[in-house]
Amino acid sequence: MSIDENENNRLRAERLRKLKSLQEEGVNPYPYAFGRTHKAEQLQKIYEGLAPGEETQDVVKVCGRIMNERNTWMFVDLYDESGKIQLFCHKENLSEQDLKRLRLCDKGDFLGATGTIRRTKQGELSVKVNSYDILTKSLQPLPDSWQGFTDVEARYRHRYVDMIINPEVRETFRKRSLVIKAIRDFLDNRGFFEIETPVLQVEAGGADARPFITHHNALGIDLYLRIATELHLKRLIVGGFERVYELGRIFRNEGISTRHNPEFTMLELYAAYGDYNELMDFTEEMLVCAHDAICSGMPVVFEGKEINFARPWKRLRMVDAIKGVTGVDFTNITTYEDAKVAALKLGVEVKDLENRGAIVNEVFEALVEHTLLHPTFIIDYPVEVSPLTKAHRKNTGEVERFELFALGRELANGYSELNDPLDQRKRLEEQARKKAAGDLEAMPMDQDFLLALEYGMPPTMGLGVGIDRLVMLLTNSISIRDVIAFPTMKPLVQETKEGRQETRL
RNA sequence: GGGUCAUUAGCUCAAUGGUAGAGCAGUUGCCUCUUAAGCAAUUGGUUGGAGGUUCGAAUCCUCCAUGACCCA
Repeated sequence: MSIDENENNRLRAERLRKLKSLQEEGVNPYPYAFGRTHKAEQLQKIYEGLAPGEETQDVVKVCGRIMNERNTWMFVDLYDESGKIQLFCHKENLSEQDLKRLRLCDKGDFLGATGTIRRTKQGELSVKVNSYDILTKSLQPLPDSWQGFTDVEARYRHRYVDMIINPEVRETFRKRSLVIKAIRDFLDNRGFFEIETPVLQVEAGGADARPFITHHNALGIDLYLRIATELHLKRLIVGGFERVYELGRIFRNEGISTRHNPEFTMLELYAAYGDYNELMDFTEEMLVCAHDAICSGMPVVFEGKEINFARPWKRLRMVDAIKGVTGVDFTNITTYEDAKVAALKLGVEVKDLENRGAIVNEVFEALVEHTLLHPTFIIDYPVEVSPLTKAHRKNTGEVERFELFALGRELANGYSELNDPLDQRKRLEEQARKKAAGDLEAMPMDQDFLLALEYGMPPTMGLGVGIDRLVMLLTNSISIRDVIAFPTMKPLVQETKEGRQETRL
């Protein structure tokens, strides 16, 4: 609907009529401020012991959004961020003009009220209103609060309405904020510095993913939005920082699903002088801390399934995890051809995979990943799928890498970082070869990163955590869109007579 | 990319080829210590868009748009 069409909307027209009436009476429907004395929740707490029918002479000022009205505006449910407080508007305390003017309000308007505290006979704590101010006139009708607002598309497109009507939505984003704060506090308390690295990059490296491309006019060059922060955070370790992290937005030009949004939030941290064994302990501690921030002492229950967060978490070699589920032991399958045969026998498609390690990884993803309900570290990945990870100290063909799974989903990815500059160069050359051969997700050569490694990066452990997926797990959210306030949506377009496309709401 | 389903009033939903409806919201009035307040009356629609079949289409067909779920 465009604004013009909306002029004809009768519900909006009704509100515009009321707005005009208020203005004609000299009332400013959009004043500048209101001096509140208490939030709703505070009052509920302070007057918890007040018996039904009792009242006090305590004068308070409250404000919030009108969500319901009963008995021709005698009772008004006012909601602020903390909760609900009822207003009691009786003719004993308000002039006839004030009572009449109150009827120019609508559900959705913001109101400030001054009055005394009384608990009604029915037991509802109320502010007995002596005077009120209209703080904002709302022109749009709210969805029915009893039937709810359930249209998924409309909820995402107009998230603010979703938040007004569905309180649990606001609660999810409050929890998200607390999780992120807990993680930052955890890291800050352990000597980490958060350093911001470039979003716009000449080469998008550090992960296997297709980047977004954009253009810098003054330089006349294309730039990519980052798909990871890894290569720059490692440069900081080279530069002398020993503990760094960045918790920020990552962009990947891939499909949209219940688990993928083109922009999402990732934590990456790097700490010098540690390896992946130490990093697993660290990861457990940090995520338990994040969990405690919003559901301390409570088990995580996701769709009826209880997730056991108790430490220590299971650590399982990838080949052993595959053996456990399928009975096939890939330690004895050393050639590409044999691996291909074994995978096909298990019903796993391998047609685009060009080496043994990629096949092992594919078998794991296809058959094992979804079975990992409780937090589990899968360790010791094939070298071919881990171009930035240090070779395993004992096992040939493997690297010192883990991924953390819970509820069948990848939550985190960590490793002993590859700091041998010559080995790293070889690995990136292999990636460049794949890219040249048409693999859109292969990493580009980042010569400056290789140069940095040649100056020397100390032994380092590094971790990436998908914050959105973590919040999904901790808030029992089925879709990533439920934990991203404004998820990416296809714009609605409308063909016009001229063949032009026009955005509508 | 493929499959299945969906899109009707501000919201939640009916109407299976034969006059587009209900509840809530809105408006008007009554009532005045209510909790989804109640009672009465009443307004509100290009049935997502474009074509087609038919005497007749929300309904059947084709295409398009958007979304949800499943699959890759």
